[in-house]
Amino acid sequence: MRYWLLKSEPDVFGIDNLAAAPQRTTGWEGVRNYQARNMLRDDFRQGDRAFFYHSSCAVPGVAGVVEVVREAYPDPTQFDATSEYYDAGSTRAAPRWFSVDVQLEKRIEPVITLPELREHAAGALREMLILKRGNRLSVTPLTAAEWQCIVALRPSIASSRATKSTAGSRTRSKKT
DNA sequence: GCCAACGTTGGC
DNA sequence: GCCAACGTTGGC
Repeated sequence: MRYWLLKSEPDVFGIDNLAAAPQRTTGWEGVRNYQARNMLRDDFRQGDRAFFYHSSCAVPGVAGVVEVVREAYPDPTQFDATSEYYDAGSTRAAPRWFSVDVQLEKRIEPVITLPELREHAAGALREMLILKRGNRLSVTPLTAAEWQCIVALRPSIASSRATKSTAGSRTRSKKT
C-alpha cells in the first residue's frame, strides 16, 4: 500500500464537500498535469491512502485522510465541452486524463497546518515534496515514514479505524 | 495583490 | 531541440 497527498482548493472542493458527498466519495477530477496524471493512472491502487490537503486558502494544511476506492478510469470532465476541464484534444479511444475515486476516512481537526508541517522540515519531513520550494504538483507520493510522522501529529487519526498491519509493506519513493 | 517557481507553448 | 515568453500555482 502506498501513501499520497492530494491537493485541492477548498473554495472549489474542500473536505466539507467530500464529507457531504454520497458515500463520502468523489472522483478526483481535473488533474491536468502529466506527472500527476501518471501517478494517478499507474501507481494508485485500491486501498492506498492519501491526505486531503487544502491549498490556496486561509489555512493551508492537511484536512483529512482518504482511501482510494477505485483505481484509474478516464476523467469524464475531459469529454465535457461545458467543463472547465474539457480537453478537445482527448478522445474516448485514447483518453489523456485519468481520475481515481477516493472516500473520506477521517477528518483531521484541527487541520494540520503548513507551519506545523514545517516544524518537521529539518527532520522526518525533510524530503516531503510539498514543503519544498516551488513544488506545485497536486499529487505527490509520501513515504511510510512521512505518513507516520504526520499521523502522529493528531492522535485522533489513529483511532479512526482498526489498524491494518503494515508490517512488510514498503513504500517506494518515486522520482518526480 | 505580489512574486517566485514551475510547466507549457511556440517560434526558430 | 533550444529557449524565451507566457500562464498558473500557491504561500504570504
